[in-house]
Amino acid sequence: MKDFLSLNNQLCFAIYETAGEFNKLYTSVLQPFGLTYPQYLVLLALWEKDEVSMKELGTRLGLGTGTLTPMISRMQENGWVRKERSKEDERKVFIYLEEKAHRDKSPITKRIAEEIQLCDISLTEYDELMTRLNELDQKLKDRSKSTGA
Amino acid sequence: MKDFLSLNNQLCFAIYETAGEFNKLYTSVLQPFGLTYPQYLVLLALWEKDEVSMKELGTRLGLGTGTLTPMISRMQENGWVRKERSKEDERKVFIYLEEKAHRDKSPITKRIAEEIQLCDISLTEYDELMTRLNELDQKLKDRSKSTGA
DNA sequence: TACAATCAAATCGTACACGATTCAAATAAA
DNA sequence: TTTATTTGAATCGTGTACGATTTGATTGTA
Repeated sequence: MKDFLSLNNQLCFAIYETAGEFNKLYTSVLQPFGLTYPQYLVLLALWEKDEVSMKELGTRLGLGTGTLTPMISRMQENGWVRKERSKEDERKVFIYLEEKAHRDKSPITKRIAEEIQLCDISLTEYDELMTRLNELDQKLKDRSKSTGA
Repeated sequence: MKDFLSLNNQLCFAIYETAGEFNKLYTSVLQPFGLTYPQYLVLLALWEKDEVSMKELGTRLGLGTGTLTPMISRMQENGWVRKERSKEDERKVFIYLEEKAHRDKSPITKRIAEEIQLCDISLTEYDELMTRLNELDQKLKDRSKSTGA
């Protein structure tokens, strides 16, 4: 039990730090494009699937309305996306990618790919890490479901 | 190259999400104690080694003065720590744990341990994840050193 | 139809997190 | 010594991030 606790302290710290480093790496690449890291994650989601509601976007990113609303507004001001209220259900607001987002996709991803290659991460490392992280993420979410409900 | 990019997108997203889930789990436990997750990480660092300067604390947590100064001030207002300017070098400010931080250490860690056990994480999982995360963290840091310098 | 419950966004208040700037103290150089 | 540089904190502005509350639209039910 004591071992688990101290392991966990190390783990939560390692995740905290690595997330921070990732943030810094992406920030340095994205800054020239006038994008922040979380904003890039939004584009990533929208490049996968365009025309989604705030609700769906929030679910996919694990973000609430308090975070997303002002962030999307900023992205709209900067010409990345467009907000439009649904005609069928006026409660819903859909997000659409703007030209700029399509145009800049290639140069942005190219710059990121360049930067990532400097880190010299192997395919096995990616695989291993993602599998483990997703496992952990799932367990954390299961727990909150069982205790929170 | 294309594979690496899409793998990396998945990875940065997985870390982003898992970090968020960890944050939520700890927040739910720490809230009753009047602590935030980053504040707990500060206590964790100080329980390891007390009487450190802002500078050293920032280095250990990977946080800058712009984050740390207001955070420590809040923790001082709430009675967790005390700030004191060094006599030898008046530029330095040392942080000291207060009684409350010592007193609450045991109940806090106990509650966290309880919550973690619900997630059912194995020793191998901890080990594997931490090793991989630290490897990655190191590579990210090496890169920023070589490009930034 | 009418009214309650529900749902989607927006808003508000608090707390990180970072880069850039400022300021005082300490150290190095002239 | 006097000046120049460096160093450690604090401050400022911008941008997440979250829970709680509010507002307006929709749906369910009497």
